[in-house]
Amino acid sequence: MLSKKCKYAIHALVYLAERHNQGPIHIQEISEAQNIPKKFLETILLELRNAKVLHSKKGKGGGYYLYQKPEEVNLMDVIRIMDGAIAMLPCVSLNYYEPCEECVDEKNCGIRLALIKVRDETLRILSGSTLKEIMNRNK
Amino acid sequence: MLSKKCKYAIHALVYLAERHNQGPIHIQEISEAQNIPKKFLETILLELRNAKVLHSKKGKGGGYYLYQKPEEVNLMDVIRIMDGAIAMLPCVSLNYYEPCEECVDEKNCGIRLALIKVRDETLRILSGSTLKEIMNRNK
DNA sequence: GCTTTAATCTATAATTTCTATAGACTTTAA
DNA sequence: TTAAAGTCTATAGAAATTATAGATTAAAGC
Repeated sequence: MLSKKCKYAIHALVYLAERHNQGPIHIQEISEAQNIPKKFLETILLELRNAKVLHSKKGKGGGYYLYQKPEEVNLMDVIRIMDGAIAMLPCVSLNYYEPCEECVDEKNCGIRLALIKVRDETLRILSGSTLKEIMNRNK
Repeated sequence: MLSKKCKYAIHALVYLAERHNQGPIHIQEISEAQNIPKKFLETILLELRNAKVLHSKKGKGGGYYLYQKPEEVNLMDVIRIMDGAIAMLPCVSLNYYEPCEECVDEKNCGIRLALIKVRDETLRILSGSTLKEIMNRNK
């Protein structure tokens, strides 16, 4: 399951994608429009900014906006930034790999081989799911 | 990520699958062989029993054994029993469905449509991953 | 420069979930 | 009758998630 934080992040990003090239949008507006606690949203947007998904501008007329085009931001990246590994086990993760303590022969672990298939299919679909696509489907 | 509980469950089940038709295996043995805290394993096996994945026999010479053949038990079922929903959002889950509070038009939610694809592929792979398959690959 | 607006940073509180354990009880075999 | 083993209820401990508070910094516009 995605965390609430990640879900909030996706909603905020889609909101910003829908307002791409309309200048900085401030937190307050996103918070109210998407019903996300403002303080919590702050930390979320900050993380997305540090991950170079968003840019920000301080002061009057400031706010957040997409760093890249909506078609260049996908769910795989966003989920990884917010929730970490996408794989079902650490030993299967590409970006957050960790070996299992008990594992004797990782290469021939039957559980692992099944979950690698799941990971690959999941990444394929999520990396193809961009903000633009999501936006266009929202009718 | 799968919970530790779920991971323990899978390991215990594979262990029992490898000893299918050898009579009841007691908790202590599984616990030691797979390095799972015994008391924690008790609750896990009990859940699997209540879900009709395992059978048990009390008293001397008792223990746990598979209810079905190793080729009839798959990871989809086990993960659902242990961790609940497999989908990435409740509104996408087949077995643990819940609507999103903020969602206006679920049918046309772009996020949801992407995650439905992930769910379907994940279920396809996990339901095809049986204890027998895992066992045979462990070499 | 001063004021206002809005993001940034650090800290921590509150809540929930996950992991693990304790102990009394029940069933069965020998 | 005794020992072995699962069953049940309760709860403790740890970790992660969700959320908030308050002080600070930066920019815009007068």
